[in-house]
Amino acid sequence: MAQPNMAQPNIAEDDAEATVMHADLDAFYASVEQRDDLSLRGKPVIVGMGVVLAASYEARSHGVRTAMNAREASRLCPSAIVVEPRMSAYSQASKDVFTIFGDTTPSVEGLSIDEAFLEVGGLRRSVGSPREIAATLRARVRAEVGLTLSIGIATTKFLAKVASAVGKPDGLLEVPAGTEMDFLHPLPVRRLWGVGKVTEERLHARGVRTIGELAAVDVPTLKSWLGTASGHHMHALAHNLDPRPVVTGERRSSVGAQRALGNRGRSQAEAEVILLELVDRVTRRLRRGNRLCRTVMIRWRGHNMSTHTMSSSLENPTDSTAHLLAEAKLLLERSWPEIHRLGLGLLGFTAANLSEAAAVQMALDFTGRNINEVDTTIDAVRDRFGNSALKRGSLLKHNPTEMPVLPDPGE
DNA sequence: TCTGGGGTCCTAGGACCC
DNA sequence: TCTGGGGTCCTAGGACCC
Repeated sequence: MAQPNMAQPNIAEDDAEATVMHADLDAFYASVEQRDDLSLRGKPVIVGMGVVLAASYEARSHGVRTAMNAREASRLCPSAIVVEPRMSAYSQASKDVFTIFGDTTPSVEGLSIDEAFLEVGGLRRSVGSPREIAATLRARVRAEVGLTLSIGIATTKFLAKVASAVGKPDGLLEVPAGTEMDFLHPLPVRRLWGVGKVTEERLHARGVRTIGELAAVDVPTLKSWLGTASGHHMHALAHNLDPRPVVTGERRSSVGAQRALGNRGRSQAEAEVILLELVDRVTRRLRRGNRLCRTVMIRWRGHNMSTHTMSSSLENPTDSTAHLLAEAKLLLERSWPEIHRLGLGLLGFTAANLSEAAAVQMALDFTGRNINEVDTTIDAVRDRFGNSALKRGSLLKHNPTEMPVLPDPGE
């Protein structure tokens, strides 16, 4: 049994100031529905027909939760109004809100469709304190987009996220520098970003229920419970040690699509048709984003809900539907005996190991030059497109004179 | 109406390289 | 009999997030 240790970690608090903001739209999809349909206001609303994608706070008060299946949800809240999701409306609302974020500070890091980190240090003199900026932001989002926004302000990203969650709904919660541990340590471990059901159970089994109790466990012990990386990570977070800055302009590292298929049997031919649709959706997005992929992965779920993946890497990055479909079909074929045994309840396709098409093209432009220049090329490409523009182990390992020509993106 | 759709990061073993 | 030691990449699976 871990005993709480009240000793505070030795962190420099003199120059620390709470300038990281985490902004999070409340019950996002459900709120957009209530905004657009007056008859839904003040009523329990569930978005999603098969599974709950979002629930209004009125529905949540009956115990309805995200990811719950629809039958369970309507049992808990029979009066709930169930609506079909309107993704384009949500994506427009998200854009509108992110525009306001961008007006506020250049340092915006989007986390998902409905939340972002904003760094507002350095704006004190010209605009105001973080708390003032947050109040303005909330008022603008309410007036201009018609949605409520909760904001947490703290010295680190992690703590700002915890603060916005604690402040919800429609809240503004600042954790002033120096008071972090007072705020954090009484909270249950589940509040930590990265502690889900499994980790929570593991910690509970060891008698650790609050973040303060977790903070008192030494690192080697924590590592033995949770693994090396998680052990370190959780120890750091419990002491509010989170050096990650707010970063802008990060590109996602994989793109995927999937479809649930229900419980009836599917032939391999049917599965291939579904695969074509998935690959097509993904490659369109790749081309629109000017990205190439080197690793393809299929994911499937059996009727017993077990999930499986199979992946393979191509010689050269591509966004070609034909090439990626051919590779995906091979994976499907290799998996088929197992799929046949367990049934096919869901099929997904993911393109990973993404590169910037322009960066790959720039590297290819050196085809035929002296191989000694390749290093210089890589440096130049990285300077221009950033570190992750070209994946290690991609075509630059090959002799440039043997590099194939990229497929025509306009096929 | 049995169970969505999109992601991230980590682990661990094996292949392979120098 | 000895069978290093460090590194990257690939692949499959799992926990977690919204």
